[in-house]
Amino acid sequence: MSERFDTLAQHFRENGHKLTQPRQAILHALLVAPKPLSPAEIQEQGQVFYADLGLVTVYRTLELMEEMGVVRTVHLADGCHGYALATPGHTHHVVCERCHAVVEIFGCELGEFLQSVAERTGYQITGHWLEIAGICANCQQMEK
Amino acid sequence: MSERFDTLAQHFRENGHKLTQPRQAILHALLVAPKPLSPAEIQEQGQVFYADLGLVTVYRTLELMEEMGVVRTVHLADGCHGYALATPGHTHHVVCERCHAVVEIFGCELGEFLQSVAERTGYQITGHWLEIAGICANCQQMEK
DNA sequence: GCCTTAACTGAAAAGGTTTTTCAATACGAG
DNA sequence: CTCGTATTGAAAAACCTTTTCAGTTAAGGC
Ligand SMILES: [Mn+2]
Ligand SMILES: [Mn+2]
Ligand SMILES: [Zn+2]
Ligand SMILES: [Zn+2]
Repeated sequence: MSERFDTLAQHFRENGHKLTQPRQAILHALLVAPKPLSPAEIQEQGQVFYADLGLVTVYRTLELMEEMGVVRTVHLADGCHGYALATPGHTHHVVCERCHAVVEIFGCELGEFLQSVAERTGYQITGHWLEIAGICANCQQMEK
Repeated sequence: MSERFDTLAQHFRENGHKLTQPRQAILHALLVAPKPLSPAEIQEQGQVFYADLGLVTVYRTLELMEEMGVVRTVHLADGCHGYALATPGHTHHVVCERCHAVVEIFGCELGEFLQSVAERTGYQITGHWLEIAGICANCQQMEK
């Protein structure tokens, strides 16, 4: 079990949740995933670790993880959402339009911009949500 | 008919699409909407102008309008998408967490940031998508 | 103004995704 | 180990979106 896994397990216990086999399978699936996964994909990958994993449990566990802040919703253009493990701190994603590879961007240079938005609109800004689309180096190669 | 409506009507004709009553109703609904509407809301509001407006037609018309670039998809946190008329140029939205009032932000100060993202990741950036959450002035009042 | 025809429509059905319900089960505290 | 409760998967319900299809409507040519 990776250190990362233990940290996540900790979160579950600290919040008074059981660390069941289905939940462990979901964690493992997310840990090895190279990109955000849809609930259906999480079930599929999770069944490698726990064969009977049900889709309903995936939804319920993601909801729980979202409450605990250990998973991040990535809003995909086609309406259904992918999920990736949250990394400490605030990050954004760049998603490849072709192969859906995802790179996480650490740090967020939006502070000043958001400040000016607050002034212009009178809104108290509570959060933001940026996703960047592009074409990854690999896919750029292939297009030639 | 507003000037804005005529411009939109123009778009339809220029792209070789008919300007039917259902489509006019959808345009009117979006024109008077104070916030992005879901397809179901567009149907509901549109029926004020054309009683038989079908939901399927709403979906089809939105797809058409997206192709023409006259409507903008607003990705709402709960998975289903709202639509607002596109204003010329690139804009972002600030959405009130309480009442869902929306303010459009003109101009985009992300250029430099995106440039650095391209350099750091090797991705060719093709688009981005920023949504800001906050609490509008009204709702800030009410909370006291 | 009519005709003609392809674009367009709504209803119904199909296809997906997400949520709710419920009886059975597994976790983990004691 | 025992027990009570949180959790589970299956099934059904509830949604949302797309496809199919037969009938209708808009728009251009007369
Ligand atoms: Mn979305
Ligand atoms: Mn921008
Ligand atoms: Zn790629
Ligand atoms: Zn508000």
